[in-house]
Amino acid sequence: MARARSSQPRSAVMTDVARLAGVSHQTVSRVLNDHTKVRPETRERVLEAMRQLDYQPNSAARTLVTKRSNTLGIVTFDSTLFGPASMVYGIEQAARAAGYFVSIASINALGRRTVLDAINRLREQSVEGIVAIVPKDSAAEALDAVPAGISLVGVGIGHTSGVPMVGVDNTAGAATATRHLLALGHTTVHHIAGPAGWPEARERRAGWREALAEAGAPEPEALDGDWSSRSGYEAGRRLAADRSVTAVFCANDHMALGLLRALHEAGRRVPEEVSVVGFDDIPEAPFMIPPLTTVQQDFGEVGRRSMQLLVELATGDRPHGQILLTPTLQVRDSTRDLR
Amino acid sequence: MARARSSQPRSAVMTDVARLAGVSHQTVSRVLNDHTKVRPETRERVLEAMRQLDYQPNSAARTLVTKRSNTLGIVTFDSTLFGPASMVYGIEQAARAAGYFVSIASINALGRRTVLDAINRLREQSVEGIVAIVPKDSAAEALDAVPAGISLVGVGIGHTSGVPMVGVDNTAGAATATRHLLALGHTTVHHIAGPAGWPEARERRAGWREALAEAGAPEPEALDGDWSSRSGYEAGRRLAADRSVTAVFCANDHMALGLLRALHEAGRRVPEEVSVVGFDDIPEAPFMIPPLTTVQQDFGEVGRRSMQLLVELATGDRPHGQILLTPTLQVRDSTRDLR
DNA sequence: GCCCATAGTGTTAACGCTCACATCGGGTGT
DNA sequence: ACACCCGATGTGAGCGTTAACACTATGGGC
Repeated sequence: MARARSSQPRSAVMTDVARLAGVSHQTVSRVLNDHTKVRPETRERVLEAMRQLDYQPNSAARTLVTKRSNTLGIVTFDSTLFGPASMVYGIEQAARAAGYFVSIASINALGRRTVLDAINRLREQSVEGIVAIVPKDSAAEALDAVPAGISLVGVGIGHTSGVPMVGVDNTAGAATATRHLLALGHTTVHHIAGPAGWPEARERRAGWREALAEAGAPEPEALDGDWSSRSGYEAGRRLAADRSVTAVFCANDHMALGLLRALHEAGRRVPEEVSVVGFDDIPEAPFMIPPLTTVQQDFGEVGRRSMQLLVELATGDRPHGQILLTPTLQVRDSTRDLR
Repeated sequence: MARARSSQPRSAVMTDVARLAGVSHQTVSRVLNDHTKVRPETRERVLEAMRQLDYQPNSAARTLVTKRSNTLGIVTFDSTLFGPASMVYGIEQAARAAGYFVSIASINALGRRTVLDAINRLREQSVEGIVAIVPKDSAAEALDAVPAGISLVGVGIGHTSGVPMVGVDNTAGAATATRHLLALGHTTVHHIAGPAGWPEARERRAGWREALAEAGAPEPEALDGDWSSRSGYEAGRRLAADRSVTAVFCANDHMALGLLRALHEAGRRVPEEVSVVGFDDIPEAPFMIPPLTTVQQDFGEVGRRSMQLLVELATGDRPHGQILLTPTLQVRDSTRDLR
C-alpha cells in the first residue's frame, strides 16, 4: 500500500522546511522538539514553513536515531469479549496519556505458540513494552520464555508465571459475593465455575470456597462452565432441578445470564426462590431479568496500572511487581434477603 | 521506556551478523529478504549467526529506506461496544493475514475534533492506511477533511461522507426483520430507533418504514432510544402499556434486552403476546428470555473487505468504492406466528 | 578595552538498513 | 581460444532525523 498515486511530489522533509524558512535543518529540528534557544521570530518562521509545506516529521528516521519508538504493544485474546476489550481500551487510553502509540496483536487461541508469535510480531515493530492479556495458564507460562530485555507486563494472568502483572483480586471478589449471599440467610451457595486452566476461574472458585469455609457452610460440588451463556444455561438446568439450591455464584455474568434463563424456564423465581450473583458487571447486567447483582472490576484502573508497571519496569524500580485491584460488589435485584 | 537496564551490550545489528558469518552486510540483507542468488550454504551460515546473536532487524531503519511502514491504523469509537470491538478484531485479523501491523487510536467521543486528532496521531506513525470506525454523522463528516494522499476507509459510516466505505446494509436488514414480523401476521410493527445523527439508526429506521409501506401497514411513531439497554427499557414501558402493540423491531440488541425486561415486568408475554426482533446478534442474544430473534452481521467479512478496499485504494483501482454486506436474520424464540 | 559567558545558529557525523552498481569466477557457445 | 553471460557476493551511497560540537554575535564585569 504505497502512497496513493505514483508520481506525486514526494512529501516535504526537514531540509525543505529549512530552506523555505531560511535556516538550517537543525533549527527546524529544534523547533520541532521544543528546544529553547530559538529566537521566537525564527521559530515562527519555521512553523509557518511547516504549515505551508504540510510537513510531517518522519517517525522512522527519528526512531532510528533516538532508539525510541514511542510504541507499546498489546497482546490480547479475542478482543471481542467484554473483559479483554475493556482492558485494551483502558490500556490504550492510559498509553496515549503517557505519550505512547499502541500496536495490537490479537490471537484467536490461547496457546504457547500463538502467544510467542504475537510477541514476536510486536518485537519486530520494536515496541518499547508489551502488555499481554492472556488469561489462561498455558498461555501465561509462555511469557516466561520471553527473552529478558523487553519490558513485559501480564494482565489477568494469575500467579502462574514469574512475569510482573496487574489484575483484579478475583479471590477477594468471589469471597465478597459469596459472603453477601451467606449474609442474606442462605445455608450455602452453589457455584458455576469457569473452565480449568484459567487463573481467573481458579481464583474465583477459591474465593467462594474460602467464604464458605469461614462461615462453616457446607461446600456443594461446583459445576463446570466455560464462560459461555450456554454453559451457564446447562449448569442452570441441573441446579434448577434441585429444590435445595437457593443461592448461586457464577464465575461470570454470561453464565449468570444462562442460569437466569434456565431458572426462569423451570419456574423458579429469582430472587424470591433463588438468589444469583455474577462477576464482571457487563453493560447488560442491570437489564437482565432480574437486574443482576455482580462483582465489578475497574478496567480503566487496570490499564493505568499496567502502564505504571511498565514504566517502573523500564526504569528498574521494581523488578517483579504484582498489582492487585479490589473489585466491588454491585448489589441489584437478583439477590434478596431470605428472611 | 528505554530498554530495561542501562549498560547492556547494545543489541546486534546487521554488520555484527555479517562479521560472524563471514559475509558482507548486504548478503545478510539478502537472506533476510528471501532473495534468491544466495548459496544455500551461505544462507545457512547467516541464519545460524542470526540465531546466535538473537538478531532482530531494525524496523525503523528498514522503513526509513523502503518508505513502507507495513502498518495500518484503526480509529475506533469506544472499542468496548460489541460492534466496534468485533470490527477491530476482524480488521486486525485481516491486516495480519495481509502482512500488516495494526496500530490503534481509540476515541471516547464522536466529534470532528477527536476524529481528526486520532487520525493525526496515526499519521505521525506513518501508517500506510487508516480504517475509521466512526458511526456518527458529525464524526464521519470529519473524514472529508482528511488530506488526500492518505488511504482512508470508513466502516459503518453511512453515506454521509465521500470517503470510501464498507458496511452492512442496515436498510435491507431492518426491512427483512420487519417483513419477518409482518409475515407472522402482525398488522403493524413498532420501532425503537437509535439516536438521531447515527447513520445506522437512520438506515435501520428507513428499512423498517420501507417494509411497512410495501405491505401497506400503518406506520406507528418510532420511539427514540440511544442504543442503551436503559433506553430500550424506558421505551418498552410505554410500549407495554399499549395493548395494541404486538410486534417491535429494535435498532439493536441492547435495547431489545431492555424492552424484554419492560414487557416482562408488565406481564406481557414474549412471544405469545408480543414479538420482538433486535439487530446485531450479540453473544447474549441466544440466552435472553426468550432467546432473541435478531439480525446478524458478519464482522469478519467487514474486516476483510476493509483491507481489500484499502489495497485497491492504494493501487488506484477504485477511487470511491462502497461495499455493502447483506446481514442475515437469525430467527429464535422471541417471534412467533400469531395465527 | 579586553575577556568570557551565553544565546542563537550552523556543520558534520552517525543511526541500520536497502538499492544500484561493481566485481569476480566459472561455465557455455562458436 | 575468445567473448559473453550469469550466479554469487561485495562496495558505496543515501534515506531523514538527532546529537555533538563548532561557530558567531552580543553584552556584562573588571
